[in-house]
Order: sequence, then C-alpha cells, then structure tokens
Amino acid sequence: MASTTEENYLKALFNLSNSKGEVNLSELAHSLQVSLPTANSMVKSLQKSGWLKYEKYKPLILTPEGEKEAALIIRKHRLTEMFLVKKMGFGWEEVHEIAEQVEHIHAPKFFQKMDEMMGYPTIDPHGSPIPDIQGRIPQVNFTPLSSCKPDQLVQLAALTNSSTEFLEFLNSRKLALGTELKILSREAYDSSVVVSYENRPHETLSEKVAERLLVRII
Amino acid sequence: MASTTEENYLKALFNLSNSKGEVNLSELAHSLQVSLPTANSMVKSLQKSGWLKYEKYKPLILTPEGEKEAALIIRKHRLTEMFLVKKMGFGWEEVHEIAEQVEHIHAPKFFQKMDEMMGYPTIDPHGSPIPDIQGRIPQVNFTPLSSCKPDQLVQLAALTNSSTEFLEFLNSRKLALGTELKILSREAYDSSVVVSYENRPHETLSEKVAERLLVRII
DNA sequence: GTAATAAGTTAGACTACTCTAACAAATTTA
DNA sequence: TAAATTTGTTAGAGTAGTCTAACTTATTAC
Ligand SMILES: [Mn+2]
Ligand SMILES: [Mn+2]
Ligand SMILES: [Mn+2]
Ligand SMILES: [Mn+2]
Repeated sequence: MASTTEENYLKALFNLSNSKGEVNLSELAHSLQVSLPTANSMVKSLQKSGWLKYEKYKPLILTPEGEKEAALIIRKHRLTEMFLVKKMGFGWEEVHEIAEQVEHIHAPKFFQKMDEMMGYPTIDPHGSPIPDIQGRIPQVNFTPLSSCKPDQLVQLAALTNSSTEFLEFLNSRKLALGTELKILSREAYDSSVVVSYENRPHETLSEKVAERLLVRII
Repeated sequence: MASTTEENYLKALFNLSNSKGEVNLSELAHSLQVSLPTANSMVKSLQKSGWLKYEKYKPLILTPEGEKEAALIIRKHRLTEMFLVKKMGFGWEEVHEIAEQVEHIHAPKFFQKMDEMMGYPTIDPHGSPIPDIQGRIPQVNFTPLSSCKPDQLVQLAALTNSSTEFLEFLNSRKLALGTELKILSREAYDSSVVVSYENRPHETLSEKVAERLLVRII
C-alpha cells in the first residue's frame, strides 16, 4: 500500500502528465516543493514498487498500476471537495486544503457513502471530472473563454486553475460554474474579454482570467 | 504541531490514565502495539516537546498541555464517529476505524461544521462524552448494569468497551443506546443478569456483558 | 531477604523521507 | 561546435519512528 508521501507523488505525476505531456524530474520536484535529489530518490523507489517507469535522464512515465492508483486518489480528493461543498456548506475556495488530507484516508465505504449521498456526481466543485471507481476519467472537452468569439453565448463549465486566490476573484465577480456569459468583445491590445452576465452588463476579464475559464458553448 | 504518531501516543496516554489511573510504559507499549524500547524513546521525545512528564522508572503523566492536546484529538474522533452515524448512515460498529484516521486531520472548520450540522452533540455513538473545544470533558456518572438490583428500571446510556465484536453482539440482541431495560433477576451462580426490554421478555446477559453496559436509573 | 520475574533502559541497526554539496549529462545559446 | 545553462545523479548526512539483543532496575514470591 502506498504511503501518504507516495500517494502525493503519484498524484503529482498524474496531474503533470495530464497537463504537460512528458514529465521531468524538475517539474515533479517543483510541484511537490522538494529538492531534486529527494524527488530523484523517491522516483527510484516508486519504480521499485512498480508504479513508475524510470530510466536515467528519461521522462517519467506512470505504469498502468500507477495511473490507476493516482486516479483513485484523485477520485477521493474530488468526491471530498464536492461533499464539503454540497453537504457541508463550504465555499469552493475552502475545500482543496481539506481534501488534500482526506484523500489519504483508507476507508472505501466512507467515500462510497459520500458518493451515494450526492447522487454520484461526475464533476468536482471546480468542474474537474471525478474518476470512476475503476480509475477511468470521463473525458470532457471545454473551450477556454479566451478563444471564444464575440456574440457567442457560453456557460462556465470548469477551471484550469483552482487556487484560492483565483476562486476568491471569481467569487468577487459573482462568477460560478453554470453562469451564462455573452461575449461582447475581445480587446486586440491586451486580449482581455468583455462579457455580460446576470446583472452585469459590461465586465472585463483579463487574458489571464479568460484563459483559465473553460466554457461550454450554448 | 504533533505528528500523527505523537497524537496516537497522547491519545493512548490520556485514555489509559483515565481508565487505570497511573500509566506505565508496558501498558502504553501494549496499547499501541509497539515494543518497549519504541515506547521508551517516544516517551522521551514527548517529554522534550512538553506534552509529558517523564522520569526514569516513574509512571507517565501528561502535562496540562498534553492533556488538552489529547482531549482535542478525542474530540475530533468522537465528533467524527457521531457524524458518520447521524449524517452518513453508518452503524455504530463501523465508525471507530474511520475516526481513527479522520481524527488526525488538521482543519478546525471541518470539525466545526460537523458539530454544527449535528446540533452540538455531547456524546458519541457509544455514549462517551465529546470534549468541548477547550478540551474539557463533561463528567457523567453511570452505573454498570452488573451492579443494578432486580426490579430497577434503567436506560442504556454508554459502554465501557466499544469493540466491533461487542457492538455486533449488542446489535444481535437489539440493544441500543436509549433502550429501556427492566431488571428481572441476577443469577448468584454466574452473575448474569436477566432483563426484559421491548419485545424481549427474558434476555439473559452474561456478567462480562453486564459490566460493559452503563445505565442511567429511571 | 534472597531469588525469580517483570518492567524499563541502552546500544545499535534499519527504513522512509528529507536535505546540501559536488559533480555529470543533456540541452540551449551564441 | 564550443560555451553556458539547465537538468539529473551521487554521496553523505540528519530526523522520525521502528525493531532486537543485552543489560539494569524494580517488584513479587517464596
Ligand atoms: Mn483540489
Ligand atoms: Mn494529499
Ligand atoms: Mn472510537
Ligand atoms: Mn488515530
């Protein structure tokens, strides 16, 4: 059974390879805030346990077992986040830190009960898909708001970044998953996007914000 | 901040000293399933951190800080158990193992929300008191069923043992907290107690069971 | 009160995880 | 292609938590 530390490494490897393709040691070390030699020695030990394919100087690749293990930890993380929001009244900006701890609990029935109580949700509070019990992830395909065209009508579906600061920024603009946005224009100068939604006829979103908002076109 | 291991030692020390008075190293080692030298070295380190008073060959005594820390972990444990039963539909025999893990989560608001959702319960599913947020424990005084007299009417209020096996035994006899029992007789021969309750006019409980059942006289 | 037993301690070792310092390989830049 | 930079590796050490073996102190039984 993977230790909490190993679980965090597997999760980081999984997330990095899903967002950047090939994963190297520097990225892994940076993402876990450990030194390069620390990551190096852990990577060797993950290989020994069969979670990871590793050759000197080569990119890091999870084995199928490693991928499944990682996906199941991410499943627990996302179920927890959704449970905290839907059943315990937390804000979407408060749940990540708690889920980071709860994801390491070994108690299948605990997560099964959460799942059941919520009616088997497929996404977490930030729009990320919840892997199923086999570790399979429903693939969804959303468009960054930054690449939408004027006059399109879209609905906020997910985020590419879920930091507390970004979530608090979205709260301050009353932007939530499901919010319907009309794209009014895009500034050629700074690539900011002007949208209208609900009671807000003219809200300007910077490029940085717009590329972190994933929308479904409606 | 205490590590998970340290937290488990503090909790064990607290529980042992509350049930047996003085605590020695053997009891501690046995209760945590570690060797004597392991317990010995941990005890020295707990002393260094100020949680414990320790002198060679002397009984182990928690400092006030150690007591409070332990009580707050027990608070998280018992709140969790109650939450699992009251809000997530677990049986009282299933929750201890899960709480043993959840008690180590550092997220005050998580436990505060549980507390709030349950309406600030004062006991856990096994009748044990939940320490308050200052680590104070409401002292309750119940009588073991084994020392009740015939014809008394009593109500099951708590247990001195909450092992899965005992809880499953109680389930099989439909005994739950709150059940009202009439004491019919006590066998002089084996100290068993004959009671009636609900649809059961003659149920015999062994001495072993009777001394683990704490009742309130009504 | 001595001998036997139980409880506690010390020494030394091992695994897991982490670090810094020194160096080597690979990649990028000029 | 050679130099500069980035990335990766090895060596060596430290802390936390665990163990067994050997020994000492305290307690219990005669
Ligand atoms: Mn998260
Ligand atoms: Mn984590
Ligand atoms: Mn318990
Ligand atoms: Mn525990």
